[in-house]
Amino acid sequence: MTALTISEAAARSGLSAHTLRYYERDGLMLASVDRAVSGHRRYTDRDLTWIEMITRLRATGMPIRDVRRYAALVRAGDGNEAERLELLMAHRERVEAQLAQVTSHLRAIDHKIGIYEGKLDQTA
Amino acid sequence: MTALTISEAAARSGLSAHTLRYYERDGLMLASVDRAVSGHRRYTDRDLTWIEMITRLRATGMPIRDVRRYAALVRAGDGNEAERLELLMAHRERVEAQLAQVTSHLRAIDHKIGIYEGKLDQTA
DNA sequence: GCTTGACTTCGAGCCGACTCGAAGTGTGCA
DNA sequence: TGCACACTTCGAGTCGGCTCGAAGTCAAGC
Repeated sequence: MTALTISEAAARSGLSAHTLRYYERDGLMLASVDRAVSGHRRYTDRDLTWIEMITRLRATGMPIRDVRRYAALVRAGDGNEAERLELLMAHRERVEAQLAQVTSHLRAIDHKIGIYEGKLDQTA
Repeated sequence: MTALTISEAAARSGLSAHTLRYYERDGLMLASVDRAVSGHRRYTDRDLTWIEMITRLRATGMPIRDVRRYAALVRAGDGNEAERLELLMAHRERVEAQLAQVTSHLRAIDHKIGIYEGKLDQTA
């Protein structure tokens, strides 16, 4: 339960302090982050774990509004697991389709690279 | 050498006519698209092939400015193949890194999905 | 010849996701 | 006690990539 300052949380999460505040005010956190008496934010392990989840969702292309929806479900507590599952599974499908598409485009680009390599081999 | 109107080119490429015009004015095409006497654009097979390449680069996350750089190299003609190769290979590296990252995040999300499935199995 | 709808240019608007800056308050150390 | 620097809120600014709309021209069918 080490409570981190925002800059420490930023360092650990790889996000900027600006972004952490932005995520919070945009409703992406499970609850408002704790405050020291001074009003400064104090991030708990639970916060960091959740931020990691946000990061995974964002890094796989989930829009902020969907992360917010997911956060709202988790915040609402037990009873909506089916809905959360649905959201995550729909996301997985999209990511997998996306991966397949990118991979196929990459293969075509690789083919092009092969052509340039062949050309340069001849002239070199 | 069927010369297509912009809406036909849009339909074939999957881009909007707006986007095709935008790409052209932003310097992404190899040359200005041919015009009918009326001033209307006429897309050749060569244009469509190039648009397909743009689409591959964009779909794999290459920024517009890099596509523009690549287009400029191709436009410049023979002699800069090494530079084109370098650009494409750098892009490939980034895309592969990105794919690996997304895949790993996706595995973590999958794990979460598994947990929800387990929970719902019990209660169902 | 007339109408309907596609085309043109141009600049402006929009959207998502940050990113920044101002103005003020708090903290830790010499 | 004074200093430097981290933190706060708030709204505004930025950036990339389109997306749209106005105002005007052109083409194809009746």
